[in-house]
Amino acid sequence: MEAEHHQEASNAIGSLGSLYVKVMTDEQMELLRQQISVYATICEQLVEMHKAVTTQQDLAGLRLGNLYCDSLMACSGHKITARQRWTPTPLQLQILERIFDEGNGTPSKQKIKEITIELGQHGQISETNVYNWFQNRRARSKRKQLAPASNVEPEAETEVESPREKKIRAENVQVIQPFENSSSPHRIKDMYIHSPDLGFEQLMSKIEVAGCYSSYFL
Amino acid sequence: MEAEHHQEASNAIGSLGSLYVKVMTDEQMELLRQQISVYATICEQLVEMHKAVTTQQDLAGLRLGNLYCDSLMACSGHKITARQRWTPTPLQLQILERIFDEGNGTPSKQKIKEITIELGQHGQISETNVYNWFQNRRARSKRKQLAPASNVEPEAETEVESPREKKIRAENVQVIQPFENSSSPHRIKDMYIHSPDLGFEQLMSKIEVAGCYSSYFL
DNA sequence: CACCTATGAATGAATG
DNA sequence: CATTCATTCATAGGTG
Repeated sequence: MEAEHHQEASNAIGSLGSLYVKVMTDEQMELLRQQISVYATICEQLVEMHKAVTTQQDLAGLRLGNLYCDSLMACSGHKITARQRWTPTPLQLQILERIFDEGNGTPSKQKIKEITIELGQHGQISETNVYNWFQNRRARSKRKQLAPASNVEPEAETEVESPREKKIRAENVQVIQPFENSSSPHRIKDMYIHSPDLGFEQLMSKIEVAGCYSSYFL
Repeated sequence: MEAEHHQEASNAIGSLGSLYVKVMTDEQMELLRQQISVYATICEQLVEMHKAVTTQQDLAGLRLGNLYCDSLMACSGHKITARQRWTPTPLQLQILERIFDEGNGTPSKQKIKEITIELGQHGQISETNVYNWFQNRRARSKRKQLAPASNVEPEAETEVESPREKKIRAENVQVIQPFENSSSPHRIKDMYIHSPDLGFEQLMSKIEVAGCYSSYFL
């Protein structure tokens, strides 16, 4: 049980430089691509359906997790307050990410205000939140290049060392996938926009198909 | 029946060789795996939520919650993909502890780099790992001092640095934790029980993440 | 297997 | 901006 380590791979890949590589055939790659695409579409549509269904029956404020503290929370007896610190809703996050991707820099004071107002449509938020978010976002996206694994594995690994002991991190991915203006999330949107009214049953069947494919990878 | 990990895929390099292959780093591979898994899970849950919403209107949350897990999860057979996280080897841990005790309360960037290189001799590690370790180490070592509130321990012994002695009283934890149950394989089930809408938000955030990653492949 | 704890990692906010 | 803190999430591993 030994693993083939290809040292020269680091040069080929460049600064990313991982010594371990996985190999996929075009076939597998295509399959993957299909599957992800299917899932992405399904998820988006399901979300829309869910929204549509829930919107008609619930009142705006209910969405906040205030209701859940009824049974389970009551007995334990700690505070009912939600979170102390702000947490962006998915929708807010999406908008923020978009702005960040195109914004190219630190949003001005005025920008912040606008953004805050816009995001206010989707949940409680303050300018400080937005400000902090951009601060952190920028700082952390910058720290991505700092960890190109030092896989100079010596033969010292005598035990049943398995290469799976790897770190995976979003920052690393961003290196290979600098989604700037080009690889925007618009693709996904477009996808489900183009297929307007899929029946629920159709979605279900697609899920089955997708699940079938994915079983290989899971 | 065991979940097949593809950790040995690197072996394939030798045999498949250099014909036409797609090369992925472990990070990419793992990311992919995660993403697919996320989508799969999201889809299932969304479907269930949809069903619940369209079917219910009668506080059947609890009942449904249990039902989902039993049927769907068991049926599909895949779990939320585990993210593989770095685990320090005993040797690394020993070194880290030593450095920590040495009083270098400030593991500056440069230090981190050095430490990482040193630890790299004993196993896979990245600067981020080291960084996180010190962050956590410091934070929890501090919290430990504040924790013994309910602990009427007469033996005013010097605080122990032993990594096996890091127990925190359940009472204290309760105070800190708002409503979240600690993590467990039943996370999904609990989510439903607590609040379907909360679950929805979490799903949304996951979708956003997944979608973001997948944009590269679509 | 179910449950729990220790701990790696993510992130909003604070500080310099 | 760069760093650090505080809190929370999520998982590996241990135990009954």
